[in-house]
Formats: sequence, structure tokens, C-alpha cells
Amino acid sequence: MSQNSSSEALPKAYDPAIVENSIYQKWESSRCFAANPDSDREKYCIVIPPPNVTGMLTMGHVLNNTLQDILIRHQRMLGRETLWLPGTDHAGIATQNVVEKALAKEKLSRHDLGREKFLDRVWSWKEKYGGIILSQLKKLGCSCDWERERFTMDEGLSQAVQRSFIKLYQDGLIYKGKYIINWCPRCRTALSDEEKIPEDTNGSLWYIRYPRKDGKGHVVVATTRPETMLGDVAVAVNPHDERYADLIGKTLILPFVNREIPVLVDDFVDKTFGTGAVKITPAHDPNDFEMGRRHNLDQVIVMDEGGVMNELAGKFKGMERFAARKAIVEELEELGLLEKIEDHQLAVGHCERCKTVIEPYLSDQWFVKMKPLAEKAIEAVKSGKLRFTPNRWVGVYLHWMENIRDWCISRQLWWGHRIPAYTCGSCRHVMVASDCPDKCDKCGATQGITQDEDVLDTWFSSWLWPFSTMGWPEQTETLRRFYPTDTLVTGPDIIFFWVARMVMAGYYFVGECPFHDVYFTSIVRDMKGRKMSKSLGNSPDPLEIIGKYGADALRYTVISLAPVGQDIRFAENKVEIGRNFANKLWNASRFVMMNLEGASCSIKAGLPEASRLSPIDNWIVSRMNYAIEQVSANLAEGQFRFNDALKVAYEFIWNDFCDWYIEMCKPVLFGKDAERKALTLQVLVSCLDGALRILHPFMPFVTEEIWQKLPGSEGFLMQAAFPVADAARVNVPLEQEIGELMEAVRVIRNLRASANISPAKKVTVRVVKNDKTSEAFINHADMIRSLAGVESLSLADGKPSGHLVGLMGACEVCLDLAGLIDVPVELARVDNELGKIEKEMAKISVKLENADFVSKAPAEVVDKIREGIDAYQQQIAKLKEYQKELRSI
RNA sequence: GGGCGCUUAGCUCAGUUGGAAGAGCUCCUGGUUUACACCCAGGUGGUCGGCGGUUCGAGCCCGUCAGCGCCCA
Repeated sequence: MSQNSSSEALPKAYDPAIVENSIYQKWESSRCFAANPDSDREKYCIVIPPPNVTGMLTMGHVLNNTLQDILIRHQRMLGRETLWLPGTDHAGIATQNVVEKALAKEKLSRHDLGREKFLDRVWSWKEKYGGIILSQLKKLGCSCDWERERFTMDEGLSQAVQRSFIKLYQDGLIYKGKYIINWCPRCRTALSDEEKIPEDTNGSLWYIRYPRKDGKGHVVVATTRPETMLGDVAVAVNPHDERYADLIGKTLILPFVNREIPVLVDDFVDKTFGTGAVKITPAHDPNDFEMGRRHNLDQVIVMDEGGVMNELAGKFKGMERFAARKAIVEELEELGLLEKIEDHQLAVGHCERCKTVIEPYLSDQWFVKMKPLAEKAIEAVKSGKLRFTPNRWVGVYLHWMENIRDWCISRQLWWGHRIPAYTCGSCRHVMVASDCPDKCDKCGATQGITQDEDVLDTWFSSWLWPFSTMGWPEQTETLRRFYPTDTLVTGPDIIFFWVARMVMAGYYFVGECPFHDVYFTSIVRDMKGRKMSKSLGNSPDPLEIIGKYGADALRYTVISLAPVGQDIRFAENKVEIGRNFANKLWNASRFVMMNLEGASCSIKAGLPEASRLSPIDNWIVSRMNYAIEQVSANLAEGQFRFNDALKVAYEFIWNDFCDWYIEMCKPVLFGKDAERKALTLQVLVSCLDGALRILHPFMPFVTEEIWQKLPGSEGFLMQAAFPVADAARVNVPLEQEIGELMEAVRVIRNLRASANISPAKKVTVRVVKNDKTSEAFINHADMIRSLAGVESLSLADGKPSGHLVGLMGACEVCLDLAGLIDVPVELARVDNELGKIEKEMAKISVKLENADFVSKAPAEVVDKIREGIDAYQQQIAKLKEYQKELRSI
């Protein structure tokens, strides 16, 4: 499987297209993703938020699933038995819509086909396209256990749906009844409150005169939906509204239909809204419905299921609801019954799936009583047993839970789980059972028992997902081993739809919260801050991006752009950063392996003891252990600081390992000291190994590909151990010492740049003796020579003339220009430098001028400031001296 | 109407107990340094949204206003 041959030359640039598919195939065929319930390791489990079968991979999926993959891969490398359980959701309305649209192209409706044939079409559609999004997740590198893939309409999951419905019914938590529900006239189905999307709309408030039967004038009512007046059965006023005191009990004549309707009183009426008199339409408004029940009023339905006015609408019969609204207003106007029209802003509900304006509609539906289910779900969060990250979602969750309303679960669709309720044709008795009863429980009839036509809300299967996918209601091995799961990663937009309901279902059906942590992801927006959507056309195709830049690059960029809980602004060109990083890692590895020829080092050998290593070797080892510690801390349970972890790995690899360590190694690698060289190679290989391990959860492909080629690697990186930071190898004084070396190099490079000296040209540098700082130059003279292109480096007792002068602290670093100084340029540079230092000094000096600061601030803070000023003053003095010298040339 | 989040360099964003403002990209200047131009070295760039307050000291804590974005009614 792995060649482990360093003689194989790596291509100069990393090409993800060549690597990713083959790596993924190797993982999959070696069953690296499969969870084993029999192992005795501690488990870690995530169930995927099942994408819709109709779905195509979006940037939202990329973010969400990359995060899950990072968690899973990290935990797997930590030695846990991990299960990431994948699958898809049947997405009732969405899927039915898609197939109906396809049918429409053949000029067919689902009714032309009939229920059975239509469902056949949906299933074949599902077989053909339903797997696409999951195969797209594979391109992303997701390490799901594909052998356990589930679908919400699978046999087993359908069983779970049935069983849960029956249990709820038997427990008295499911009921059927006629209530006002949210109705989509286009989808022709009921919707839950959550599927109604309110949008602020500029509407109107129409003031309509309802004549009194006694002929003594009229009453004016205000409404935002005039078309519903045809279903009015009363007018109500507040009992304390003196304006209408004499009107109570009188009768009005409803225009157009000439129905006699009473004026009644109800505390609910808001005296300040409109005229204080409101029309009551129990069949078309939730508040009116309640009021109607209190006063025992008729419920007059004036529209059909498609939003078209019915026979009770009189002359408006057959008109679409908004056309009817227009016609009614016009006619009222003509009749002199329209008093006025006011602009009125209101929130109009729209169908989540098709954006059609929702109609509050009286209809016979099934509901779940939610209050009893909410108790434990509230407690779980309050007690901290269930944590949310970011924590602020707790408030949103609790507010919803504490004000929870019953859940309308029946849908007038065909695609979905059919409600397991059967009605006796003879006595109308309703029986809930998994199969059609042979005879009626009540009257004993054996014929004419029919199943409810409706299906269940898709979320009624989704809320069971964490355990239905594990085989519930059977007590399976998987369920015992992996339930409850550990972390849920999902978007805050489905906190009510899904998260909250899963918590309730987990407690109710299995007795345990389905997870202990929920990580709410960011929302991916475009650069203008707009949510990505198909209709805006601002949503890039992740597959195209993967094709262009590689999955690792996309993962890198998405994660680094996503701080905890903040929305991210994504643009395709940002993926270049990830691609560049993958290439950087690739080339660093390439460099290491090119130098490995004939060497006998192996990642299995581990790091040589510190005493055998050079300071720079020990420095990179220290940096690596710091990076390991930081990545681990950022990924520790409950942290979810993905972007910080990734940043640490990035900086270690790019800055410490590539920019400094590899460069510092070159003299050794190209030198003659074989023993040093061997040790250096071992450090290079070990650090590369460590870097690949900490980076693997984030960028799995490129790290695996490289790791396979490292000498001594066996099996797969994805199954290798995540490194543990060795505190004994973290050497802070050494890091400081090497930090000084780096600073010395920077000072010289600075001087070279300011004098425009070609990098190829070797220079002579003289450092003016100074107690501490100048030592740094001498301690690491060889290193400085090689990194800064210095030929001769020496200490000088006094400042030589004809040199460029730079400062490291107060230590003068002089670059020999043989007197060829471009004085104006150099003076400008020194001026600039002086200006900056003086500005800095002024900023901290004011602190010392404040007597309170000196007396009240901690001594070490004051001392630090004093030292700082001291240092600045020395620097200023040196620079001024240099300035004087330059001016005298 | 109620609640939440955001406002830091031209752009995208870090900044975890209050103690001398950071990264990446962009831009500018150099560069055929045998890992990498998907690169290297160097540089420019910020009254931390406004106004108050607490404090010796505020990007960070409190109040208030403004703009943007969400959620709930």
C-alpha cells in the first residue's frame, strides 16, 4: 500500500485531482470508516444532519460536514471507536415538488397518475438522484461509515415512525381535530408553525362599514384581509369600550352575503387597533377561531384548498383569493361601504418551500401535544447536561420550549410516512395501529376500514434520527454502543425544526438526551453578506471548487473563515489560500524527502534526545510541541475552536517549519558532518510527521498522501495516533534565544533591503559590542551568516564608519558598504525609524506622567513601562548619533 | 413591539481573566538563494462605529445612540 520510497521524486506542485480520489478509495476499501461496536475503545459518535434527497452540495453543507469530519477524524486519531452515521432525509414537500415539476413537463399531474404510480415515480427518482449529495460528501473527504447509510423512508426508519406515532397516541399525546392551521394553497397541505416564514410586508388596512339591521347607520371594522369578510359570523368589541356600549347585542348585516351577524364583547379585542370593532372569521383566523369557540359561533369556510373562493362566497365564488380581495374592495367602494384605506405594515406568513402566502385555514389535522415533552428538554439545557456552542442559542431554545405550541404533524401529501390511523366506514371509529385492523374495535365491522390519506411531517421522522438510524425500536448492538451520540453539528436555522424536537424525542422514546453538545455553525454568505441561494445565483458549486483547488483547499478556507458562531463571507478566490497552503506543505515534504536519499531515518524512530540535538533542532521540537498542545486545546471537548486550531497548525508549518527550520537546516544538510546531518533528517522527518498528524483532521487528503510516503509509515494516517504534547520538550528560554537569532537576521535583511543589495551578494557585518544583545550574533554566527547572506560577521569595539546602521534593541548592527551609502535614502529611512520610535515612546510616556498610574498600577506593569522607555531612549540616542554621521557625509 | 448578534488596516477577519493594536489577502519595493513564483525577503497601511461612564489604565466592562443582519411576536 505505501511505497515509503524517498527516491520517488514528488511532482513540483501538489495536484489534488490526482491524489484525492485514489486516497479516498483506499480508505473506503480498507474499511477505515467502519465503526466496530465490538471494540472496547471509548466511543465517539455523530449522526449527520441528513441532507434532503433532492439536495445538491452547497457551501453550507461543506462547512457543516467539514466540521463534523474534523471532529470525527480527531477523535478517531485519539483512539476512540468512532461512528459517523450518514444518510438522507425524504424531505416530503421538497421532493414531491421536484417530481411534480418533472411530471408537469410531461403535462401530467400527480392526480393523473394516482397515488401508487406517483409514489413509484418518486422512488425511482430517489434511486436515480438520491445518492448524489452523499457521493459529493465523499469528494469532500467525509469519513462517514457508509455501510450504515440510512434514509428516513427505509423500512427500519418507517417502523420507528409508526412505533413512535402509536406510542404517542396511546399515551394521549396525539390527537386529531379541527383547528386553524397554516395552509399552503399551492402545496395544498397543512404546515407547522415553523414552516411559516413571516415576512414584513407593506399592506393595507381597509375600513369597512357593516350596516346595522335596524337601519341606524353602520359599524366600521378594519381588516387586512377583506376577502375573509365573507366568512364573518360576528363583530366583536372590547367590553370596556364606551364608544360601542350601546351597540352590544345589536345585529349587523354582512354585505354581499346579507348574513345577520351579532355584535358581541370579548376581552381579547384591542380597543386601539383600527376602530376597536373587529370582524370575527373563525374559519380563517387563529384569534377569531378562539373567539368563535368562546362564543359558540359558526365556522364559515369561504375558500377551497387551492385558495379559491367557494360557494359560500356568493358572487365571488370561483375567484382566486387575491383577485377576490381586489373585487371586494372595488365593490365596497361602489356601494359606499369603504370608509378609508390606511397603509399598514404586517408580517405575512409564507410557505417555507414555495413562498406562497400562507392561509390560516380551518382544517381537520393531527397534532402532538408538546408541553409534556418539553419539560425534560428544558431541564437538559438548564442543568448543563446539554450544552450549546455558541451559548447564546440557549436563550432562543428555551424561549421556544417554554412557549411551545402543539405540533401539526399531518400533511396532505403523498410522499412521506402514511399516518397509521384507520377509520371504520360504518361507525367512524378511529384506530391507531401498525397494520390495518381486521375489524372495528367498536362496532365490529370487518369491511370498509380505511387508512388515513395523509402523511406525516418530514420532521416527524427526522426527530427520531439519532436512534432510528441505529435500529430503534429494536434494542440493537449499535444503539447500546453508540447512543446517546456525542456532538451534533448543525445550523441554527433548524434549532426548532430539528434540534429541539430531537431532544424531546430522545428523552421520550429512548430515555436519554441524544447528544451532550450541539455546535451551531455559521451561515455562509457571499461577499455582500447575502445568504447564498439558488435564486440569487450567488452560490458557487463546491464540486467545481474542489475540482479546481482540491477538497483540502476548500476545507482549509471554509474553516479558517469560520470563527465560532460568526457568519462567514465566502468568495471562491479565497480557496487559493488553502490551495497554496497544501502546496506549501507538499513542497516542504518534497524537500525533506529529497534529502532523505540513503538516510536511514524513520518516523518510528521518534525524536532523538534533546542532548544530542542542536539548539535549532530543539527549537523546532519545542515549537512543535507547543503547536500540538494548542491544537489539542482548541479541539478539546466543548471547545470547538476549529479556526484557532487550524491557524496554529498553519503557523507552525508555514512560519516555524518552512520559513525558519528548513532554512536553518540547509547548511547541515548540504554540509559534511554526517552525524549532524542524520540527526537533522530525523528531526525533519519527525516534525513533518507531527505536522501531518495535527493537520490531518482538517486537510485529510494531502496529509495522508504525504504521510504514506514517509519512511516508516504503516497503515493510514487517518488511523494513526494524534500526537500528545510533550511538555518536557517545550523550552521557553531556548525559544527566546532563537527568537533573538531570528531578530538579528531580520535586522540584517532589513539593512540589505534598504540598500538594495541583491540577495546573492554576501556582505560584511560588524556588530558593536554590547553586553547582552551582541552575544546573540556571536552565539549563532554561522546561522546568521547563512540566513542573512553574511560573509563576515564580527564584533567591533566601536561603531565603524561608512556602514549602514540598524538596531537590534540598542545594539548597533553595521553593514559594510565600503562607504557607498546613498545618504538621502538612508536619512529618510532613519527619519522614518526615529519617527516611529518616538511615537511609540510618547504613547507609553504619558502613563508615567500620571501619578495615579505610578502609585496604583501593579509594580511590574510600571517597571515594564520604565524599561520600555529606557530602551526607546537608547535607540533614539543611537539613531540620532547615526543621523548626525550621515548628515556629515 | 421584544430579544440576539455584528461594527478593529482598502478587503475578509483574529484579539479567552482590562496592562505597550494582530493575521491573511490586496498594494508597493527587491528577487532565476537547487522544496515551493500556489514562492522568498522587505515595506506601506488603524482617532478599534459615535457619545458618555467605571478604572491609575478600556478594542475588551457598563450605559446610550446609529447602521447592518438574524430570531420571536
